[in-house]
Amino acid sequence: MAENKDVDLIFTFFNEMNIIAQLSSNAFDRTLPEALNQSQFSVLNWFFRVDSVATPGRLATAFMVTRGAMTNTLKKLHEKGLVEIQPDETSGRQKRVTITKEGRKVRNAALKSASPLMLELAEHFPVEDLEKHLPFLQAVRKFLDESRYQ
Amino acid sequence: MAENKDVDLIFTFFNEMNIIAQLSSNAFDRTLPEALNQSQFSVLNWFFRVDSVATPGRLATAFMVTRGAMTNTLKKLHEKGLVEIQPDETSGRQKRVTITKEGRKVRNAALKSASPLMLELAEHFPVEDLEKHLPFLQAVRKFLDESRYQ
DNA sequence: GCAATAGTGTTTAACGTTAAACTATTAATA
DNA sequence: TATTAATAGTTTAACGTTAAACACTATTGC
Repeated sequence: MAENKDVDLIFTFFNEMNIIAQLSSNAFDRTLPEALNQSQFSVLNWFFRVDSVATPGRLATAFMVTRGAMTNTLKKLHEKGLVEIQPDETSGRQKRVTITKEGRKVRNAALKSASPLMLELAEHFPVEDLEKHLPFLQAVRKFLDESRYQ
Repeated sequence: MAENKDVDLIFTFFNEMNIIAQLSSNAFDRTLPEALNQSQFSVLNWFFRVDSVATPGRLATAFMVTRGAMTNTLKKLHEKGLVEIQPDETSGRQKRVTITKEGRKVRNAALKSASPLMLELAEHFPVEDLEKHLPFLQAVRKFLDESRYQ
């Protein structure tokens, strides 16, 4: 049976996560060029990390946002010419999203402008430390992901 | 000098934080009673954890939101009779915020309805594990807090 | 084949947030 | 003491998000 202090500890733990997420997001946001917010960067980056083509729904799932939110993000990216959105020839209800040449350029530039932050973080938190704690974090994430509370 | 893979690891680490923060916030949100969102609960809980009286500005700082956001949160809590907001007799530009009896009740009820989630988490993630990783997280938080990137 | 069901993407209203402009009050300083 | 600065809280517009309603397309089961 969990004690009161255990519950306190869990609160503290997740609170710490929340604060770190908020601070690091803000920090990263500030490094991004004017015309790009974090959601938009993440989508551009996805095309480097994961696949060269996507549907809006797949991206929404990947980033755990509603399809409506992804519609909005993709519209912004498309207006700036950073992604291409085409009808899918094999399915009338899906669309086919790809990154453009300009999109690749902008993503690379964004990564570059974020590198001072990355370097500073890498200096203060050695790879070994991160590697030590990462598995536990991934386990927590996995549990939340799979639990009925997700 | 940080390598490319180091930067990747940092990305992964903070990404994991973000996802955990998002999932755990959503999970906790779902346990809250209709009439209370997470910001509002956090303010009520603050009066149990930290102090029995506050100014709006102190709360805004504590939760790292703008004063405008805190104005909004306190307005909602006040409309529901969960906090009292009075002029400060010693300073005309500050206000004095306290939790009401009803506010205490609602906070306790919210905590109670969240306890199944807490218990389940406590079962899956033993206290010792959390205690093992917490100091590192706190160090990361402290760095972000103090760095110019905050 | 047809109707019912499920899946995909968009639109809308509502919400909480930020940044900036604003009002009012207090503190600093010349 | 009068003027200027800084501080506290509120208001406003804009933004990104969610949830729900919607339109369209594909699949399933009879």
